[in-house]
Amino acid sequence: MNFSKSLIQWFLHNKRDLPWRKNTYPYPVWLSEIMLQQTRVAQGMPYFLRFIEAFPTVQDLADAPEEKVLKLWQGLGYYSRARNLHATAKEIAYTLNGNFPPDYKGLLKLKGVGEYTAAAIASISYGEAVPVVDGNVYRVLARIYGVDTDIASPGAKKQFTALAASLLPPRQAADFNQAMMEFGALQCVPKKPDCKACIFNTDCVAFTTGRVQQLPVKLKKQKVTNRFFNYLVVKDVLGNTLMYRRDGKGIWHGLFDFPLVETPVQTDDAQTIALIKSTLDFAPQTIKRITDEPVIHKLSHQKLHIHFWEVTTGQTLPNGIDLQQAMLLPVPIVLHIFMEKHWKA
DNA sequence: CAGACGTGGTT
DNA sequence: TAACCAAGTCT
Repeated sequence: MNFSKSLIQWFLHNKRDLPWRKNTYPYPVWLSEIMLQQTRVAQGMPYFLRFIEAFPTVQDLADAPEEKVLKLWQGLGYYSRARNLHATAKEIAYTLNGNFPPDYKGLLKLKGVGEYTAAAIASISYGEAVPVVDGNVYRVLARIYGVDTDIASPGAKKQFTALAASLLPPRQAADFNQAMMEFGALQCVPKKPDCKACIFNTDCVAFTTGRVQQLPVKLKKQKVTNRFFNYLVVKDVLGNTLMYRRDGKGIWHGLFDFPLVETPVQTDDAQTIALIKSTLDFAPQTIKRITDEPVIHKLSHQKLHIHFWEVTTGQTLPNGIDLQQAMLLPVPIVLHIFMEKHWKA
């Protein structure tokens, strides 16, 4: 069978009409590829449209304050993508004279651009013959060629990249790469693919040997740690509240949140209140738990048990900010939901 | 290099 | 419903 030829033919008949496919300029391609990392098309699409509208060119993105970029990114997750996106826009606008690096090797040097994204931009925008290897490619190749290498193992990427490279028609890199991903997204889906309707079902090793559900092999299981958060929703005499920018290495770097009291285990109200009091650098008037049950917020690797506490004070807090002002800050989605529910007039 | 890093949809 | 997973990258 001529896998590549059939695949590209399938793609040309089945490709979706997506907003980042209107042209092949590096800017929209790069933007969409960053947004779609570990993210579904349906989830990323509205963000792409808003970004293109707010920042029609790399220059516009470079000139924006980081806070505005993060605010527009709010809710999409993996916020380092947004920070790296902004840093790279500046790099391109101010150091590279507004031009993206002209090849895979150069693109790979950009912040937030790894092997996958560099190959995607290089092939789609420049026609460079470099294979993309993403979750779709692992799945499609593992099934059709019956590759049972654990895709989470160290050597898997190299092996699948080599296989993809051997299949890639040098002059049709853009179509081939997008075809692999589109085929994985639409036909060769993770759960219960409709193999009866698949053009490769007579050749697919997984299908012909009854191993579609077993491939690709992924052994590593992700462990989730529980954390117990108490967010202090402060209200001073002016009705102002307190919010701080998170930095360091942990979750939500660059976003803002309320003063946080974290405990290593679940604590009762008396304990928690005592702890809250000891952390405050102002005199509280009242401390009241707002949430009856903890809000459960699940991240890919953490399960957050969050209580919100209203803390009032008779003082005027020097760094207090207006609630409407606070709502303009980029925040984790769980805080956004809280503010929408409790602060919306 | 194994683990950290979000959110939402699906099973 | 807990687990999986979705166009990965960084450290």
